[in-house]
Amino acid sequence: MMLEGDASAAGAPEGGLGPRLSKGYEHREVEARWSRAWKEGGYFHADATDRSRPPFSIVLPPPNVTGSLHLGHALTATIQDLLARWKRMSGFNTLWLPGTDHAGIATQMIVEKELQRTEGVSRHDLGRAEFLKRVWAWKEKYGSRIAEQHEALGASLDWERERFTMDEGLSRAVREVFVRLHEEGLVYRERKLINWCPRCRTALSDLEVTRDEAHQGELWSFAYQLSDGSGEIVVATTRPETMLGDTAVAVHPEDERYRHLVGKKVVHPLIDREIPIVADAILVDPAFGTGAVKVTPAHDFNDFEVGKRHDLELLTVIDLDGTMNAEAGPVAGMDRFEARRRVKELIVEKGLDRGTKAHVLPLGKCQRCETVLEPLLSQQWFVKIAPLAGPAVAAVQDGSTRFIPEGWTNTYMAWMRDIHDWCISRQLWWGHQIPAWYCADGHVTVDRSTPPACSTCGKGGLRQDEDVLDTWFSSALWPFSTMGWPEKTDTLRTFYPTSVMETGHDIIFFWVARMMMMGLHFMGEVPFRVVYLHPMVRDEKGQKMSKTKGNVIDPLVITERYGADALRFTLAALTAQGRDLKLATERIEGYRAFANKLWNATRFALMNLQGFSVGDGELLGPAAGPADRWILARLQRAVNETLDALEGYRFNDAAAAMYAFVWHELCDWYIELAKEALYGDEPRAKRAAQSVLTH
RNA sequence: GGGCGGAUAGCUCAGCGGUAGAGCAUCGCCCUUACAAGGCGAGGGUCGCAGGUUCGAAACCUGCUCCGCCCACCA
Repeated sequence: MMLEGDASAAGAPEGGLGPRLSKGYEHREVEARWSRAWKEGGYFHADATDRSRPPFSIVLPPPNVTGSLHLGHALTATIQDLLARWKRMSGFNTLWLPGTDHAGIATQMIVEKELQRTEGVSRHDLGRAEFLKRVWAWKEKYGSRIAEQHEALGASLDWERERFTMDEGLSRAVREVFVRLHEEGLVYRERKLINWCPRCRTALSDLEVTRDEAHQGELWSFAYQLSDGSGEIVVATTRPETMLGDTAVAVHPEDERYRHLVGKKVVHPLIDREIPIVADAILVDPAFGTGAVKVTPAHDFNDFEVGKRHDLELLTVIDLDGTMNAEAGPVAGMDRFEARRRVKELIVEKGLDRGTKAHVLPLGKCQRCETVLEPLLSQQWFVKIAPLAGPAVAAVQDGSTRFIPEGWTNTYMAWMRDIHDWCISRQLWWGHQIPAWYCADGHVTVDRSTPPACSTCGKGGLRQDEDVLDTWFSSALWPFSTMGWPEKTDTLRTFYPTSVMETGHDIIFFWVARMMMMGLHFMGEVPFRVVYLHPMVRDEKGQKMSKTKGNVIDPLVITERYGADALRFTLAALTAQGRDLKLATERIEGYRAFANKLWNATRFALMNLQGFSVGDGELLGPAAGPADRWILARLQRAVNETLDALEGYRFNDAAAAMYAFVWHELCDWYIELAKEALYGDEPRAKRAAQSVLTH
């Protein structure tokens, strides 16, 4: 870790007393000095043309430009820095590439909020071009903080290669990928049911939906009268407001209660419309509710499928802003939740209420703003994912990419095998605008740069698609887009595939899986050999840190108080495989003491090296005593243990091995024993001890 | 409904088949020339519960109880 460099270089004795070390380890002064020295020296720049040494490469998972680093980032930086320094010192041509992510929706929302607060204007007031100018300005202002924070953490990144997901090169890579996938039929545009956030006003992918189990809802039973007057059928629903969009009632084909009704029609309770009763074995569970289900193909994913099977009409009754539209008859114009209450009242008034019971229903919420999502029919861009997932599964199966801890392999496999098409368009302004243009006749032209005319009809006056791509679309290209793709660069030749992808297990699907698919598809080779998934950093109570909970710890507050070494050593020491990490400040204090201990051991050594020069001391000369031999043997053992642990990604074991050696063997025993020789009259014994200390 | 992880000293955690460990906290004694962010020493655990395998189990197997997480279209 940083200390090794500090100690040796701070006092390299050239036949005399080195610079005097302070009595205690002053982390603020020392860490700042070294950070500066590293930067000025440019020691961490990787030479892509150097093929004489084996390569080792890591791309830093790009933090969002939206803000400052949290402890998860500190852990990432610590582990990656540890790997990078270890490999660099072991003779590898090492690249550790930094960068940041534009984080589409998150950044846009922050800037919008900021504009509202400071200038009282919305993005629509400013217009797209002006708004984007503001976001860029914001990015310039805050994006650099990420780099400063990494420097404060002692990260040995190659800053000359820093990238941003929306810089020119990466934007070009994004367009290239989009166009190629479109040419291959793997990107398509279609009107279908998607997850819509009425507050963010954008479509989302399945992954951006969080399930809220705790929601206490109610299951209502409503009677639908048969149009021939022969009775009624009772359906159960948790979402009464969508009944305005009902285009069928479904029952199970084997259900004796309803079999005779299949094919008949019912009168819609609130609107002058007749809808059919259909039999559907997939949708309907006869044991649930009443065994009869209302079908709303335009507002429910299951119902959408039923609609396809039975060729039902798609009737949209909820608008993009979450209010009921004109089709919604008696509740038109109402907010969807208000409409729910009103529908119930109307049903009761008409005497069609057949009971209510409490029911826990899972709610799909927007990951970003917690708003209850609405499944809506919408025209969006999608990635056809199955053809990409196949090779990504195979590559893990055959060991081309290995997960550590390996338990995550199953998680990855399970998701990949049951993967759905990826909705990639977002109704935002901040991001990569989709490279698709439309002519007046509605033909689509997809191209790398603005086309002069429609590729179908040749008309000019094209208008570019206003939507942008999902942030993760560009992230998926990160391992090769940052290295210059689609150009064939030396960097790609030397450093792709990367050696290790080190990130949190919470983004296996969002990021790791997608990098696998894109890497394999466009580079013909996995993006990384190993995926090391680090644990989540939680607070001392074991809760996930989040801004809303207010329990986020700023790593810089810790480095300021205890030092980056203490924080880094703590994080490494607590990073055991397969277990989340609860950060207790007592541990950090303990490792700060360790940093101090190591500092003072070094100080002791320097104070006792007068008159001794490195060159002329032969290790373990004739005067070497048992203590000298012992400590060197122990050192060797500690080094081996540490290296073994690092090879196996057991960072806690590596930390423990170093800690035990330095404190309990070197300091507690050897230094105490060596005092006898150092302070004694026997010069040869003294020399022996001195040579051991320099070692 | 599936899947995964955890339950070991007051606290945070290692250990994962061979006499219970670390750090912090607690208590006692030491401010003698590397370090009081220190030294020496002490106390403290029937290793979640119940069975089983074994000469031997905290560790392996089975079941259970609590926590936590992920995935899933039960209206």
